[in-house]
Formats: sequence, C-alpha cells, structure tokens
Amino acid sequence: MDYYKLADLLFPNITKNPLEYEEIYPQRMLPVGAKVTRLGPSPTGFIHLGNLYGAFVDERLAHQSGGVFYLRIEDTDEKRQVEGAVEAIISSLEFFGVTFDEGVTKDGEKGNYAPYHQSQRSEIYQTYIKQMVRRGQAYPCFCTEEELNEIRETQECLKENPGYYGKWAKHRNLSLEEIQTRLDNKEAFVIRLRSQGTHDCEDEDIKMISVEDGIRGTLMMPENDQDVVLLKANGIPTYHFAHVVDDHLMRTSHVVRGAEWLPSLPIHVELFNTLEWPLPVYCHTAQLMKMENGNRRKLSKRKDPELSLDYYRSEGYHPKAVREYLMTILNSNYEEWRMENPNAPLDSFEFTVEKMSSSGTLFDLDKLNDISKDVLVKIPAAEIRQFLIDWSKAHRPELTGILEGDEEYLIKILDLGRNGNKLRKDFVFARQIFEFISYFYNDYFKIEDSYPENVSDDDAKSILYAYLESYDHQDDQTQWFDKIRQIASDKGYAAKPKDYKKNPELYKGHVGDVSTVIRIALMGRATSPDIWEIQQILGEEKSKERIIKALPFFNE
RNA sequence: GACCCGUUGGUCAAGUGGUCAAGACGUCGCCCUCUCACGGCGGAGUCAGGGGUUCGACUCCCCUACGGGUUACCA
Repeated sequence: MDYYKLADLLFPNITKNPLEYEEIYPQRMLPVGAKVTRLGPSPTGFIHLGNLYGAFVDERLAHQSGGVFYLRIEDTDEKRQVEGAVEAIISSLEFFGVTFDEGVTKDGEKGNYAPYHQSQRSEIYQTYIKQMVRRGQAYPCFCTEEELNEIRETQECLKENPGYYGKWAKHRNLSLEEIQTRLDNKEAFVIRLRSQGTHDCEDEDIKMISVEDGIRGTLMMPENDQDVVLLKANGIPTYHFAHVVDDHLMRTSHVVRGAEWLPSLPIHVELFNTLEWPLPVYCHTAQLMKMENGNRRKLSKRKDPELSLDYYRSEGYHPKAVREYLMTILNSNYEEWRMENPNAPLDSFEFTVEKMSSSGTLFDLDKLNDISKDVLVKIPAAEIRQFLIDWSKAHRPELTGILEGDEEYLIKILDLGRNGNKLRKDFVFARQIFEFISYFYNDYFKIEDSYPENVSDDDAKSILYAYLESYDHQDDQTQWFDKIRQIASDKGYAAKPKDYKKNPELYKGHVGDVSTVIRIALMGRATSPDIWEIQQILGEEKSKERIIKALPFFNE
C-alpha cells in the first residue's frame, strides 16, 4: 500500500509540513518548573461547581509556578453550540476570581498559540492526520452508522468487547483502489487510528501501560487497542485527537481534567507515543458528587441546576466564600493552613496536587455557609454594601433603590455587632443578608413573631407603655438596660434570669421576656442583635413610632 | 456484561506498619447571656467485610461487597 498516495488522495489540499507548526508554536520560554495549564470547556454555556473546582486547580498550578493559564474553547461538537456561551463562561469564571493569561477573552483571542477555538484549527489537525496516514498510522473508514451497529450487536452476542478494533475493524486494510472507488462515490469517511495495541486473544495477553498521575500516583491500565475515530466525517477532530494535538502545540505541561477521562487515557497515551511527543502530566481530579436517593452520583448539567454557578450568583454567595470553600475540599491541608493564617490572602497558600483527594467529594452546603460567614465577617461594611447593590441590580432590582439610598445608614446596619472583639457572624449570602436586615426598612418591616406565651396581652401592652414612657434616646447602653430591668421587676418579672431560674414560682418570667416584647415591637422578630444598638441606628423617631404602632391601645 | 477508579464517624478529611485513629462542618449538652448570633467547654459518632504477610496492620497483598465512572463520528 502506498500510504503517501493515500494521504494525498484523502487530503489533497493539505500542503503544510507538520514541522512548520513546531516552529510556529515553539517551546515556551518559562522559568524552570513553570506549569502551563488550560481550561477547555465546550461552549454549552453551562458551568457548575465542578468546573470551577477544576479551574481553580489549573489556575493555582499555573500562577503559583510562574506559568501560564489559558482558555481554549473546545467547540468540536457542532450540535452542542449555544449562543453567547463563551461570554457566559468567561464572565462566570471571572466573577469567581478565575482569570486567564492567554487564549479566548472577551475581546477576542490573545496569545502566541492562537487560534484557541478548536473549530478554527482544522488545518492543523488535518496536517497531522495526513502525516499519520502517510506513515500508516491512520486510515479512512467508510462504515455507516448501521454497519457500526451491526458490529456492536454481533460483539454483544459473542460476548466480546464492543468497539472497532482488530478483526472487527473492517476497513482497516482496504486497498487503495477500493478507497478510490468509495471516494469517487462520495462516500463519507472518518479517519481512524491504526492502533498498535494488543487484544485479548488466545495467544496474546493485553499489555499494560503505567502512567504517573499527578493526583493519583501510578496508574496501571491495559493499553489501547481501539481504532478510535480521530477525524469525524465533517473534518473536525474528536476530543481525543484535538486534545493531543492542541496540548502538544500549545505546550501544556499539566492536563487537569475530571476522572471521567480516566478510561480514555490509554487512547491519549497511544496517540502521544505515535506522534512521538512527550506526555503532559495528567491530573485526574475527583468528581464532585451529589447525594440522591441515598446514593452519590456525579454532578450533571441537566439534572442539577442548583449546582450551576448561576445559582450561587443569584443567591448572592460572595465569590471569595465559594473560592474558600472549594479550596478546603480541593486541598486537604488548606483548612489547617487557614486556621493558622486567618488573614493571609488565599493565593499565599501553597497548593499541591499531591494533597488532592482522589475519591468523590460530596457537596456540603452547611460547610459552604459556615465558611461564608467567616469570609464575610472580614469584609468591610462598605464593600459588603457594594456587593449587595451589585447583586440586587442583577437579581433583585426592586431592592436596588433601597440599598443605594442612604449609604451611611446601610453601612451602620452592616457593621452592627462587628466592631467589638466578639464579632457577630450573621451574614451568609446576599439574599439572606437582606432578609436579615430587612426590618431596618419600613417597607419590609412586619411583625413576624408573637409575644412569649408567659406574657399576657395586658402585660405586653403595659410593658410597651412603660418602655415608651421611660424612653430616652440619649441613654447609654447601661442606662437603657437598667430601665428594662426596672420595668421587668415592676411588672412581676425577674430582673435577672438567674433569679427566675432559682425561683420560677416567684415570677411571671424574666427580663428576657420583657425585652422580647420590645424586640418584637421594634424588629418584628423575637431574635435580633442588640436592641439598644439597633435603636441608635433606627433613630429616636422611628424607634418610638414602632413602639407606638405596636401598642394595641393606640390601634383600637 | 467488560474495563477503570474509589471505600476512615451524617459530611469533608488527617493518617503511608507501632497514634488513646487529628481537625473542620453538622448534631447533642453545658457555660457566657435581655433574645439570636459569636465565643468557650464537653459528649455521641469512623478505619465496608473476609482472608493472608508481619512480633504488630487504617496503613502492604488477595478475594468479596458496595459506590462511582467509561464503554459515541459528546466532551
């Protein structure tokens, strides 16, 4: 068989020598140990937490080593293109603090290894394919879908491994004449790898290959024996081929991807070997899992919209919180480091791929929320205010007016209980924050809780009346509370909770019940931060007004 | 089915032959306390099972079970 002739027959328009690409895309000039990583999303527009998880690994690996992190769009599947997806991906990642040095950006492509859209790299792929055909390493296959199905069915009956390999590879050794004829008939064809792998026949045992995975250590797997499709009938490569060519030519040093790629690793290894290129360091990350009906399963795009990044954005999780959380599940020693370095920037943590877990991790909302509290408590009120405003503009526009309205007022509210040494950690995510502080705004103030059971309506009324009588906005906190105690004992409630605990039969309740009545009148809820402080923020007028409104006496 | 990966408390997990098997979240109790938070203290709770190897196994080997993934001209 004259493979040169075959190659020209198949790709008459490809004239470049592969070596030219080696010159166009030379070895990167980077410091020793610098890592080159990439994110290669397919533009379906949907990214979930798992993608972000992987993106952080890429980002840290590159930026921690003085390397390069670039974005490549893997748009080799025409059926899955979604309008505006690339922009959505970029802005989503940007929101969560993932930035690229190179590749596809909002303003087009940037970098010396362009193009970064796989759809624009056909000539490159075909040049290498042509070379492989010339060398007899790849061949055209004209099998139709029906023929492929037939093969699979036969294999199933015979209980042999499914796939296109060995004796099942019908078109592996087609003659030049036959190929010519089929070409003349305009039959569609794909290009397949002529795999050199061994099969599990009587006299041949499958050879094993071993690969060093950055996360998982030594991996032993059977070598590939499948004549996988390299180039689809439309001239676009499959993921397998595009990955190998791109990551070689773009000089990627570390390929970070999900564990679902593990089974196709032997294909990639054979491809790199066939092309005589060095293998990148593979890092197969654990999957982020979800619990469903008592079982865990991989996060899925279709089934888990609540795990999409958009969900966290619309709830108003702070990007720093999400990042911090992901980091704790990314690197097992991160949490420990954070406790020792509570205020250090996240980037100063030394991330290592070896400290990554290789088993699937369940997403834990409780943990995210807890971490979020710690993160938010360190963010200055002015910054939180801006964050709330930005969030409302995108997700709750009806709140924007209020939030932007009185800047000083909002900042005081957000700083409530965050000045002393015992910091309140009340804030988790934007939507929750607004609910938490909503009683400060008349439009959102409403009575949500009812008075304690041991306080009669008459008592409640008289407590509020007495409170109003004694109200002096100039009182300091001690003076204020002394008056509450006074009211409590006047009405038959213990001034100190301990007294009540000792002799519950002597009292109707204790000072806590009294302040709960006041709290409900002022905030509409039985729980809130310190009443006195809240009054100082609300101001004298609003505070009194609410007490008056709560007095049934005045409502009658 | 075949192949691959995985399995330490409810969750995330330290741990690489000798530990009373860290820590965090959650949970429960107590303390602090005008409520709620915060904080402090304490409790319950784990090496999937069975065989080896070894003086000694969470750690090494084998088998079983369970979970997950892949098995496309999708990525």
